[in-house]
Amino acid sequence: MTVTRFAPSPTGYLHIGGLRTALFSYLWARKNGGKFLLRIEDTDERRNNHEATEAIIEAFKWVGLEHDDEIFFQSERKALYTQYIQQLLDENKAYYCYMSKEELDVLREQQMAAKERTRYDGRYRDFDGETPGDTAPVVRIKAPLSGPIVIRDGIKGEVVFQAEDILDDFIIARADGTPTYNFVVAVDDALMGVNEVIRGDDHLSNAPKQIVVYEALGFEPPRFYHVPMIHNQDGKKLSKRDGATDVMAYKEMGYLPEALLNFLVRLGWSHGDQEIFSFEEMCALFDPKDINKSASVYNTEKLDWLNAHYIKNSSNATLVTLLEPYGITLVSHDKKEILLDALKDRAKTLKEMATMVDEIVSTPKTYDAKAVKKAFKGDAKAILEDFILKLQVRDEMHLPSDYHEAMEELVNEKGIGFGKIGQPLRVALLGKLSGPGLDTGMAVIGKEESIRRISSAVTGIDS
RNA sequence: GGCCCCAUCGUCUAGCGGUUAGGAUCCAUGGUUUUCAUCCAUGUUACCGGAGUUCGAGUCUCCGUGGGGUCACCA
Repeated sequence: MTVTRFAPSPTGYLHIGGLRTALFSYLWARKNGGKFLLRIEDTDERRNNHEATEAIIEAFKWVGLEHDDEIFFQSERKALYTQYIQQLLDENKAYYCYMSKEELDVLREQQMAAKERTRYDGRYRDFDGETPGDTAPVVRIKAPLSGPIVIRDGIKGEVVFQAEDILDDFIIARADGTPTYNFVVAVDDALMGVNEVIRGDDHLSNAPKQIVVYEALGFEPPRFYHVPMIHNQDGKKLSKRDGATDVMAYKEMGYLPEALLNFLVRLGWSHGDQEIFSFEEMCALFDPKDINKSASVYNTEKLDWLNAHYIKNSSNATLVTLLEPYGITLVSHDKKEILLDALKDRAKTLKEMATMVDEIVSTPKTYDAKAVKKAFKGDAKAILEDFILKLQVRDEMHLPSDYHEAMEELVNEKGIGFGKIGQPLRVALLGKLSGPGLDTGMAVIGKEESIRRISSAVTGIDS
Protein backbone atom coordinates (compact mmCIF):
# COMPACT_ATOMS: atom_id res chain seq x y z
CA MET A 1 0.00 0.00 0.00
CA THR A 2 1.17 3.48 -0.81
CA VAL A 3 1.58 5.61 2.29
CA THR A 4 2.53 9.26 1.92
CA ARG A 5 2.65 12.05 4.43
CA PHE A 6 2.87 15.76 4.91
CA ALA A 7 5.10 16.71 7.80
CA PRO A 8 5.16 20.44 8.50
CA SER A 9 6.85 22.06 11.43
CA PRO A 10 4.41 24.32 13.23
CA THR A 11 6.22 27.60 12.78
CA GLY A 12 3.47 29.59 11.11
CA TYR A 13 0.68 29.47 8.59
CA LEU A 14 0.45 26.93 5.79
CA HIS A 15 2.57 28.10 2.93
CA ILE A 16 1.54 27.85 -0.70
CA GLY A 17 4.57 25.67 -1.41
CA GLY A 18 3.71 23.40 1.47
CA LEU A 19 0.20 23.07 0.16
CA ARG A 20 1.56 21.94 -3.18
CA THR A 21 3.68 19.16 -1.73
CA ALA A 22 0.79 18.20 0.52
CA LEU A 23 -1.46 18.08 -2.53
CA PHE A 24 1.00 15.95 -4.48
CA SER A 25 1.31 13.56 -1.55
CA TYR A 26 -2.42 13.44 -1.06
CA LEU A 27 -3.10 12.82 -4.74
CA TRP A 28 -0.56 10.06 -5.00
CA ALA A 29 -1.99 8.25 -1.99
CA ARG A 30 -5.52 8.56 -3.36
CA LYS A 31 -4.52 7.47 -6.81
CA ASN A 32 -3.13 4.26 -5.34
CA GLY A 33 -5.86 3.73 -2.82
CA GLY A 34 -3.30 4.29 -0.08
CA LYS A 35 -3.01 6.55 2.91
CA PHE A 36 -2.08 10.17 3.37
CA LEU A 37 -0.79 11.00 6.83
CA LEU A 38 -0.39 14.32 8.60
CA ARG A 39 2.41 14.62 11.09
CA ILE A 40 3.34 17.73 13.03
CA GLU A 41 7.08 18.02 13.51
CA ASP A 42 7.29 19.75 16.85
CA THR A 43 10.32 18.18 18.48
CA ASP A 44 11.86 21.53 19.25
CA GLU A 45 9.84 22.64 22.23
CA ARG A 46 10.99 26.23 22.07
CA ARG A 47 9.53 26.57 18.63
CA ASN A 48 6.38 24.64 19.20
CA ASN A 49 3.34 26.70 18.34
CA HIS A 50 -0.20 25.51 18.76
CA GLU A 51 -1.76 28.28 16.74
CA ALA A 52 0.36 27.27 13.82
CA THR A 53 -0.93 23.73 14.03
CA GLU A 54 -4.46 25.07 14.07
CA ALA A 55 -3.73 27.26 11.09
CA ILE A 56 -2.46 24.30 9.11
CA ILE A 57 -5.51 22.25 9.93
CA GLU A 58 -7.80 25.12 9.03
CA ALA A 59 -6.14 25.51 5.65
CA PHE A 60 -6.37 21.80 4.97
CA LYS A 61 -10.02 21.96 5.79
CA TRP A 62 -10.63 24.90 3.51
CA VAL A 63 -9.08 23.27 0.45
CA GLY A 64 -10.65 19.93 1.26
CA LEU A 65 -7.54 17.85 1.78
CA GLU A 66 -8.31 15.11 4.26
CA HIS A 67 -5.64 13.13 6.00
CA ASP A 68 -6.06 9.54 7.10
CA ASP A 69 -5.71 8.34 10.66
CA GLU A 70 -5.23 10.75 13.53
CA ILE A 71 -2.78 13.61 13.35
CA PHE A 72 0.60 12.58 14.68
CA PHE A 73 2.48 14.91 16.97
CA GLN A 74 6.14 14.16 17.40
CA SER A 75 6.08 15.81 20.79
CA GLU A 76 3.87 12.94 21.92
CA ARG A 77 6.18 10.26 20.66
CA LYS A 78 9.31 11.05 22.64
CA ALA A 79 9.41 7.73 24.47
CA LEU A 80 9.60 6.02 21.11
CA TYR A 81 12.57 8.06 19.98
CA THR A 82 14.48 7.54 23.24
CA GLN A 83 13.94 3.85 22.81
CA TYR A 84 15.52 3.82 19.36
CA ILE A 85 18.33 6.09 20.44
CA GLN A 86 19.06 3.69 23.26
CA GLN A 87 19.01 0.83 20.80
CA LEU A 88 21.67 2.49 18.68
CA LEU A 89 23.70 3.24 21.78
CA ASP A 90 23.48 -0.38 22.87
CA GLU A 91 24.47 -1.60 19.46
CA ASN A 92 27.42 0.76 19.44
CA LYS A 93 26.02 2.49 16.33
CA ALA A 94 25.75 5.74 18.25
CA TYR A 95 27.67 7.25 21.13
CA TYR A 96 27.73 10.05 23.67
CA CYS A 97 29.72 13.08 22.70
CA TYR A 98 30.86 15.43 25.46
CA MET A 99 32.07 18.23 23.28
CA SER A 100 30.54 21.54 24.32
CA LYS A 101 29.03 24.04 21.92
CA GLU A 102 31.95 26.34 22.61
CA GLU A 103 34.45 23.68 21.70
CA LEU A 104 32.51 22.95 18.56
CA ASP A 105 32.58 26.61 17.60
CA VAL A 106 36.32 26.70 18.04
CA LEU A 107 36.71 23.63 15.86
CA ARG A 108 34.53 25.14 13.19
CA GLU A 109 36.50 28.34 13.15
CA GLN A 110 39.75 26.46 12.77
CA GLN A 111 38.34 24.46 9.91
CA MET A 112 37.07 27.56 8.22
CA ALA A 113 40.41 29.27 8.60
CA ALA A 114 42.06 26.27 7.02
CA LYS A 115 39.41 26.36 4.28
CA GLU A 116 38.29 22.90 5.19
CA ARG A 117 34.79 21.62 5.30
CA THR A 118 33.29 22.22 8.74
CA ARG A 119 32.53 18.94 10.36
CA TYR A 120 32.61 17.15 13.67
CA ASP A 121 35.99 15.49 14.04
CA GLY A 122 34.78 12.30 15.67
CA ARG A 123 36.80 12.75 18.83
CA TYR A 124 34.33 10.81 20.98
CA ARG A 125 33.55 8.19 18.37
CA ASP A 126 35.46 5.38 20.05
CA PHE A 127 36.39 7.19 23.21
CA ASP A 128 37.21 5.08 26.23
CA GLY A 129 38.88 7.65 28.47
CA GLU A 130 37.57 9.65 31.37
CA THR A 131 34.47 11.65 30.35
CA PRO A 132 34.28 15.26 31.44
CA GLY A 133 31.68 15.49 34.17
CA ASP A 134 30.48 19.03 33.59
CA THR A 135 28.97 18.78 30.10
CA ALA A 136 25.72 17.05 29.34
CA PRO A 137 26.44 14.85 26.34
CA VAL A 138 24.68 14.76 23.00
CA VAL A 139 24.20 11.52 21.12
CA ARG A 140 25.90 11.19 17.76
CA ILE A 141 25.32 8.49 15.21
CA LYS A 142 28.21 6.67 13.58
CA ALA A 143 27.95 7.70 9.98
CA PRO A 144 29.97 6.09 7.21
CA LEU A 145 33.28 7.91 6.78
CA SER A 146 33.52 7.28 3.07
CA GLY A 147 31.80 5.65 0.18
CA PRO A 148 28.77 6.47 -1.91
CA ILE A 149 25.29 7.04 -0.58
CA VAL A 150 22.74 6.81 -3.31
CA ILE A 151 19.27 8.24 -3.27
CA ARG A 152 16.78 6.59 -5.58
CA ASP A 153 14.68 9.56 -6.47
CA GLY A 154 11.55 9.29 -8.57
CA ILE A 155 12.08 12.71 -10.05
CA LYS A 156 15.83 13.25 -10.20
CA GLY A 157 16.87 9.69 -10.87
CA GLU A 158 19.84 8.35 -8.98
CA VAL A 159 21.58 10.97 -6.90
CA VAL A 160 24.94 9.95 -5.53
CA PHE A 161 26.66 11.61 -2.59
CA GLN A 162 30.08 10.72 -1.26
CA ALA A 163 30.04 10.30 2.50
CA GLU A 164 33.40 12.02 2.86
CA ASP A 165 32.04 15.18 1.20
CA ILE A 166 28.91 15.63 3.20
CA LEU A 167 28.70 13.49 6.28
CA ASP A 168 29.98 13.51 9.81
CA ASP A 169 28.70 11.87 12.97
CA PHE A 170 25.68 14.09 13.26
CA ILE A 171 23.70 14.63 16.43
CA ILE A 172 20.57 12.54 16.88
CA ALA A 173 19.79 13.64 20.43
CA ARG A 174 20.45 17.02 21.95
CA ALA A 175 22.02 17.52 25.36
CA ASP A 176 18.55 17.78 26.85
CA GLY A 177 17.71 14.37 25.43
CA THR A 178 15.31 15.54 22.70
CA PRO A 179 15.87 13.95 19.31
CA THR A 180 16.75 15.94 16.22
CA TYR A 181 15.00 16.25 12.90
CA ASN A 182 16.90 13.87 10.66
CA PHE A 183 16.53 11.15 13.22
CA VAL A 184 12.84 11.52 13.95
CA VAL A 185 11.73 11.84 10.33
CA ALA A 186 13.43 8.60 9.50
CA VAL A 187 12.10 6.81 12.57
CA ASP A 188 8.58 8.09 12.10
CA ASP A 189 8.40 7.47 8.39
CA ALA A 190 9.66 3.94 8.91
CA LEU A 191 7.32 3.22 11.82
CA MET A 192 4.30 4.70 10.12
CA GLY A 193 4.94 2.70 7.02
CA VAL A 194 5.52 5.76 4.86
CA ASN A 195 7.03 4.33 1.72
CA GLU A 196 6.73 7.24 -0.71
CA VAL A 197 8.09 10.55 0.45
CA ILE A 198 7.14 13.54 -1.68
CA ARG A 199 8.77 16.69 -0.39
CA GLY A 200 10.59 19.84 -1.44
CA ASP A 201 13.87 19.82 -3.26
CA ASP A 202 15.46 21.58 -0.32
CA HIS A 203 15.35 18.29 1.55
CA LEU A 204 17.49 16.45 -0.95
CA SER A 205 20.61 17.15 1.03
CA ASN A 206 18.98 15.73 4.17
CA ALA A 207 18.26 12.45 2.47
CA PRO A 208 21.73 10.92 2.99
CA LYS A 209 21.56 11.53 6.73
CA GLN A 210 18.15 9.96 6.89
CA ILE A 211 19.38 6.98 4.98
CA VAL A 212 22.16 6.58 7.52
CA VAL A 213 19.48 6.41 10.22
CA TYR A 214 17.36 3.97 8.24
CA GLU A 215 20.31 1.69 7.77
CA ALA A 216 21.49 1.86 11.36
CA LEU A 217 18.01 0.90 12.51
CA GLY A 218 17.60 -1.77 9.88
CA PHE A 219 14.65 -0.06 8.19
CA GLU A 220 14.08 0.08 4.49
CA PRO A 221 14.31 3.61 3.08
CA PRO A 222 11.25 4.95 1.25
CA ARG A 223 11.09 6.01 -2.34
CA PHE A 224 11.81 9.71 -2.52
CA TYR A 225 10.39 12.34 -4.81
CA HIS A 226 12.16 15.64 -4.43
CA VAL A 227 9.90 18.22 -5.97
CA PRO A 228 11.59 21.29 -7.48
CA MET A 229 11.15 24.52 -5.59
CA ILE A 230 8.70 27.27 -6.29
CA HIS A 231 10.62 30.47 -6.85
CA ASN A 232 9.59 34.06 -6.40
CA GLN A 233 9.96 36.67 -9.11
CA ASP A 234 13.61 37.11 -8.12
CA GLY A 235 14.29 33.48 -8.83
CA LYS A 236 14.79 32.63 -5.17
CA LYS A 237 13.09 30.06 -3.01
CA LEU A 238 9.60 31.24 -2.17
CA SER A 239 9.48 32.32 1.44
CA LYS A 240 7.14 33.96 3.85
CA ARG A 241 8.70 37.27 3.00
CA ASP A 242 7.27 37.13 -0.47
CA GLY A 243 3.76 38.12 0.49
CA ALA A 244 0.53 36.29 -0.22
CA THR A 245 2.02 32.91 0.55
CA ASP A 246 -0.45 32.14 3.33
CA VAL A 247 -3.00 29.74 1.94
CA MET A 248 -5.79 31.34 3.92
CA ALA A 249 -5.01 34.72 2.42
CA TYR A 250 -6.32 33.33 -0.84
CA LYS A 251 -9.63 32.59 0.78
CA GLU A 252 -9.88 36.17 1.92
CA MET A 253 -8.95 37.49 -1.49
CA GLY A 254 -11.85 35.56 -2.95
CA TYR A 255 -10.24 32.55 -4.56
CA LEU A 256 -12.02 29.24 -4.71
CA PRO A 257 -10.16 26.25 -3.29
CA GLU A 258 -10.64 24.32 -6.52
CA ALA A 259 -8.96 27.12 -8.45
CA LEU A 260 -6.03 27.26 -6.05
CA LEU A 261 -5.58 23.51 -6.17
CA ASN A 262 -5.84 23.45 -9.94
CA PHE A 263 -3.27 26.22 -10.14
CA LEU A 264 -0.92 24.47 -7.75
CA VAL A 265 -1.18 21.07 -9.34
CA ARG A 266 0.00 22.56 -12.63
CA LEU A 267 2.99 24.17 -11.02
CA GLY A 268 5.65 21.59 -11.73
CA TRP A 269 3.30 18.88 -12.87
CA SER A 270 1.49 18.38 -16.12
CA HIS A 271 -0.65 15.95 -17.99
CA GLY A 272 -0.12 16.77 -21.64
CA ASP A 273 -1.84 20.00 -22.55
CA GLN A 274 -4.61 19.77 -20.01
CA GLU A 275 -5.07 22.88 -17.91
CA ILE A 276 -8.35 22.32 -16.09
CA PHE A 277 -8.46 19.55 -13.55
CA SER A 278 -11.34 18.77 -11.28
CA PHE A 279 -10.42 17.31 -7.94
CA GLU A 280 -11.51 13.89 -9.17
CA GLU A 281 -9.40 14.20 -12.29
CA MET A 282 -6.35 15.13 -10.26
CA CYS A 283 -6.83 12.09 -8.10
CA ALA A 284 -7.17 9.89 -11.14
CA LEU A 285 -4.37 11.37 -13.24
CA PHE A 286 -1.66 12.49 -10.88
CA ASP A 287 1.61 10.64 -11.07
CA PRO A 288 4.87 11.96 -9.66
CA LYS A 289 6.71 10.66 -12.71
CA ASP A 290 5.17 13.59 -14.58
CA ILE A 291 6.61 16.17 -12.22
CA ASN A 292 9.20 18.17 -14.08
CA LYS A 293 12.73 18.69 -12.94
CA SER A 294 13.12 22.42 -12.91
CA ALA A 295 11.92 25.03 -10.48
CA SER A 296 8.96 27.20 -11.38
CA VAL A 297 8.30 30.85 -10.77
CA TYR A 298 5.32 31.79 -8.69
CA ASN A 299 3.13 34.08 -10.67
CA THR A 300 -0.59 34.35 -10.09
CA GLU A 301 -1.76 35.49 -13.55
CA LYS A 302 -2.98 32.04 -14.34
CA LEU A 303 -4.59 31.66 -10.95
CA ASP A 304 -6.84 34.60 -11.75
CA TRP A 305 -7.88 33.00 -15.00
CA LEU A 306 -8.58 29.68 -13.29
CA ASN A 307 -10.51 31.36 -10.54
CA ALA A 308 -12.67 33.19 -13.07
CA HIS A 309 -13.23 29.88 -14.77
CA TYR A 310 -14.40 28.20 -11.59
CA ILE A 311 -16.63 31.12 -10.64
CA LYS A 312 -18.22 30.98 -14.08
CA ASN A 313 -18.95 27.32 -13.61
CA SER A 314 -20.30 27.57 -10.10
CA SER A 315 -24.02 27.26 -9.51
CA ASN A 316 -25.85 30.33 -8.32
CA ALA A 317 -26.74 28.54 -5.11
CA THR A 318 -23.06 27.95 -4.32
CA LEU A 319 -22.25 31.52 -5.21
CA VAL A 320 -24.88 32.81 -2.80
CA THR A 321 -23.16 30.91 0.00
CA LEU A 322 -19.66 31.86 -1.07
CA LEU A 323 -20.51 35.55 -1.19
CA GLU A 324 -21.90 35.66 2.33
CA PRO A 325 -18.52 36.18 4.06
CA TYR A 326 -18.15 39.31 1.94
CA GLY A 327 -21.31 40.78 3.40
CA ILE A 328 -23.54 39.89 0.50
CA THR A 329 -26.89 38.36 1.42
CA LEU A 330 -28.85 37.16 -1.55
CA VAL A 331 -30.69 34.11 -0.29
CA SER A 332 -34.07 35.81 -0.30
CA HIS A 333 -33.43 38.17 -3.19
CA ASP A 334 -36.08 37.39 -5.81
CA LYS A 335 -33.85 38.39 -8.72
CA LYS A 336 -30.69 36.63 -7.58
CA GLU A 337 -30.62 34.28 -10.55
CA ILE A 338 -30.62 37.14 -13.02
CA LEU A 339 -28.03 39.00 -11.02
CA LEU A 340 -25.67 36.10 -10.52
CA ASP A 341 -25.98 34.91 -14.10
CA ALA A 342 -24.93 38.35 -15.26
CA LEU A 343 -22.05 38.68 -12.84
CA LYS A 344 -20.48 35.26 -12.71
CA ASP A 345 -18.62 35.55 -15.98
CA ARG A 346 -17.30 39.01 -15.18
CA ALA A 347 -15.58 38.43 -11.86
CA LYS A 348 -12.07 37.17 -11.29
CA THR A 349 -12.55 36.75 -7.55
CA LEU A 350 -15.42 36.45 -5.12
CA LYS A 351 -14.33 39.70 -3.59
CA GLU A 352 -14.65 41.43 -6.93
CA MET A 353 -17.99 39.81 -7.43
CA ALA A 354 -19.18 41.01 -4.05
CA THR A 355 -18.23 44.55 -5.04
CA MET A 356 -20.13 44.17 -8.29
CA VAL A 357 -23.22 42.95 -6.50
CA ASP A 358 -23.00 45.85 -4.13
CA GLU A 359 -22.60 48.32 -6.95
CA ILE A 360 -25.89 47.17 -8.41
CA VAL A 361 -27.91 46.55 -5.30
CA SER A 362 -26.99 49.76 -3.48
CA THR A 363 -27.83 53.20 -4.72
CA PRO A 364 -24.69 54.92 -5.99
CA LYS A 365 -23.31 57.32 -3.41
CA THR A 366 -21.12 59.19 -5.81
CA TYR A 367 -20.89 59.59 -9.54
CA ASP A 368 -17.58 59.07 -11.23
CA ALA A 369 -16.51 62.52 -12.43
CA LYS A 370 -15.03 61.34 -15.69
CA ALA A 371 -18.10 59.28 -16.45
CA VAL A 372 -20.37 62.24 -15.80
CA LYS A 373 -18.33 64.43 -18.05
CA LYS A 374 -18.42 61.90 -20.81
CA ALA A 375 -22.05 60.87 -20.56
CA PHE A 376 -23.90 63.95 -19.40
CA LYS A 377 -23.67 66.24 -22.32
CA GLY A 378 -26.20 67.52 -24.77
CA ASP A 379 -29.72 66.38 -24.07
CA ALA A 380 -28.75 63.51 -21.81
CA LYS A 381 -30.97 64.67 -18.98
CA ALA A 382 -33.94 65.11 -21.26
CA ILE A 383 -33.50 61.61 -22.58
CA LEU A 384 -33.37 60.24 -19.05
CA GLU A 385 -36.55 62.09 -18.16
CA ASP A 386 -38.26 60.62 -21.18
CA PHE A 387 -37.07 57.22 -20.12
CA ILE A 388 -38.59 57.68 -16.68
CA LEU A 389 -41.92 58.32 -18.39
CA LYS A 390 -41.46 55.20 -20.45
CA LEU A 391 -40.94 53.18 -17.31
CA GLN A 392 -43.84 54.73 -15.48
CA VAL A 393 -46.41 53.77 -18.07
CA ARG A 394 -45.36 50.14 -18.00
CA ASP A 395 -46.57 47.52 -15.60
CA GLU A 396 -45.18 44.10 -14.81
CA MET A 397 -41.53 44.95 -15.27
CA HIS A 398 -39.65 41.83 -14.25
CA LEU A 399 -37.26 40.58 -16.87
CA PRO A 400 -34.28 42.26 -18.45
CA SER A 401 -36.16 41.99 -21.73
CA ASP A 402 -38.94 44.17 -20.32
CA TYR A 403 -36.45 46.94 -19.71
CA HIS A 404 -34.72 46.31 -22.95
CA GLU A 405 -37.99 46.86 -24.79
CA ALA A 406 -38.52 50.13 -22.99
CA MET A 407 -35.09 51.30 -24.01
CA GLU A 408 -35.58 50.10 -27.54
CA GLU A 409 -38.87 51.92 -27.83
CA LEU A 410 -37.27 55.14 -26.72
CA VAL A 411 -34.32 55.01 -29.07
CA ASN A 412 -36.60 54.13 -31.95
CA GLU A 413 -38.96 56.98 -31.25
CA LYS A 414 -36.15 59.46 -30.90
CA GLY A 415 -34.09 58.03 -33.70
CA ILE A 416 -31.00 57.84 -31.56
CA GLY A 417 -28.43 55.13 -30.91
CA PHE A 418 -28.42 52.94 -27.83
CA GLY A 419 -25.33 54.70 -26.59
CA LYS A 420 -27.19 57.98 -26.33
CA ILE A 421 -29.34 56.62 -23.54
CA GLY A 422 -27.06 53.84 -22.36
CA GLN A 423 -24.21 56.06 -21.25
CA PRO A 424 -26.13 58.51 -19.05
CA LEU A 425 -28.40 55.77 -17.81
CA ARG A 426 -25.41 53.76 -16.73
CA VAL A 427 -24.02 56.64 -14.74
CA ALA A 428 -27.41 57.29 -13.19
CA LEU A 429 -27.91 53.71 -12.14
CA LEU A 430 -24.39 52.61 -11.25
CA GLY A 431 -22.42 55.81 -10.86
CA LYS A 432 -19.90 54.78 -13.50
CA LEU A 433 -19.51 53.75 -17.10
CA SER A 434 -18.79 50.07 -16.82
CA GLY A 435 -20.82 47.18 -15.54
CA PRO A 436 -23.30 44.57 -16.55
CA GLY A 437 -26.17 45.13 -18.94
CA LEU A 438 -28.49 47.96 -17.97
CA ASP A 439 -31.58 45.90 -18.64
CA THR A 440 -30.24 43.28 -16.25
CA GLY A 441 -29.38 45.87 -13.64
CA MET A 442 -32.82 47.44 -13.75
CA ALA A 443 -34.53 44.09 -13.63
CA VAL A 444 -32.60 43.31 -10.48
CA ILE A 445 -33.32 46.55 -8.65
CA GLY A 446 -36.83 46.88 -9.98
CA LYS A 447 -38.81 49.66 -11.60
CA GLU A 448 -39.29 51.89 -8.56
CA GLU A 449 -35.64 51.92 -7.58
CA SER A 450 -34.62 52.44 -11.19
CA ILE A 451 -36.81 55.48 -11.45
CA ARG A 452 -35.54 56.77 -8.14
CA ARG A 453 -31.93 56.51 -9.22
CA ILE A 454 -32.55 58.13 -12.55
CA SER A 455 -34.41 61.05 -10.96
CA SER A 456 -31.67 61.58 -8.42
CA ALA A 457 -29.14 61.68 -11.19
CA VAL A 458 -31.16 64.15 -13.21
CA THR A 459 -31.51 66.49 -10.26
CA GLY A 460 -28.24 65.76 -8.55
CA ILE A 461 -25.75 65.87 -11.38
CA ASP A 462 -24.43 69.18 -12.63
CA SER A 463 -23.71 69.13 -16.29
C1' G B 1 33.59 28.09 -1.07
C1' G B 2 32.36 22.27 -0.77
C1' C B 3 28.45 19.09 -2.22
C1' C B 4 23.89 18.44 -4.95
C1' C B 5 20.08 19.88 -8.47
C1' C B 6 18.37 22.45 -12.79
C1' A B 7 18.24 25.01 -18.01
C1' U B 8 12.04 25.26 -24.31
C1' C B 9 7.99 31.72 -25.50
C1' G B 10 7.76 37.19 -19.98
C1' U B 11 5.23 33.18 -16.92
C1' C B 12 3.12 27.80 -16.41
C1' U B 13 4.31 23.88 -19.58
C1' A B 14 4.11 19.70 -24.02
C1' G B 15 8.04 17.32 -26.49
C1' C B 16 10.77 11.69 -25.01
C1' G B 17 16.41 11.21 -32.40
C1' G B 18 13.14 13.11 -37.99
C1' U B 19 7.43 18.34 -35.66
C1' U B 20 6.07 24.51 -39.87
C1' A B 21 8.82 23.23 -31.80
C1' G B 22 2.41 22.38 -29.53
C1' G B 23 -1.05 24.22 -25.57
C1' A B 24 -2.27 27.73 -21.62
C1' U B 25 -1.62 32.52 -19.47
C1' C B 26 -0.22 37.46 -20.35
C1' C B 27 0.02 41.25 -24.17
C1' A B 28 -1.70 43.30 -28.98
C1' U B 29 -5.35 43.49 -32.97
C1' G B 30 -10.15 42.35 -34.98
C1' G B 31 -15.27 40.47 -34.33
C1' U B 32 -19.68 40.16 -30.95
C1' U B 33 -21.86 43.81 -27.24
C1' U B 34 -25.77 50.11 -25.28
C1' U B 35 -20.49 50.28 -21.71
C1' C B 36 -17.09 47.07 -19.30
C1' A B 37 -16.16 42.09 -19.02
C1' U B 38 -17.16 37.28 -21.05
C1' C B 39 -16.88 34.74 -25.63
C1' C B 40 -14.68 33.90 -30.64
C1' A B 41 -10.72 34.73 -34.22
C1' U B 42 -5.81 36.32 -35.43
C1' G B 43 -0.94 37.73 -34.17
C1' U B 44 4.19 38.83 -31.60
C1' U B 45 7.63 35.90 -28.50
C1' A B 46 11.38 30.21 -26.82
C1' C B 47 15.03 25.29 -27.41
C1' C B 48 21.77 29.29 -22.69
C1' G B 49 26.76 28.52 -25.40
C1' G B 50 30.47 25.11 -27.43
C1' A B 51 32.25 20.44 -28.73
C1' G B 52 31.01 15.40 -29.70
C1' U B 53 27.69 10.73 -30.99
C1' U B 54 24.40 10.18 -35.33
C1' C B 55 22.38 10.17 -42.07
C1' G B 56 19.78 13.48 -38.66
C1' A B 57 19.86 16.50 -31.91
C1' G B 58 15.41 20.80 -28.09
C1' U B 59 15.76 15.56 -27.27
C1' C B 60 21.93 11.41 -26.01
C1' U B 61 27.36 12.48 -23.92
C1' C B 62 31.06 15.90 -22.24
C1' C B 63 32.77 20.85 -21.15
C1' G B 64 31.53 25.76 -20.20
C1' U B 65 28.07 29.53 -18.61
C1' G B 66 23.97 30.86 -15.83
C1' G B 67 20.44 29.99 -11.98
C1' G B 68 18.91 27.47 -7.57
C1' G B 69 19.23 24.43 -3.07
C1' U B 70 22.01 22.97 1.11
C1' C B 71 25.99 22.90 4.48
C1' A B 72 22.92 23.84 13.11
C1' C B 73 22.37 20.66 19.78
C1' C B 74 16.05 24.42 13.19
C1' A B 75 12.72 21.68 10.71
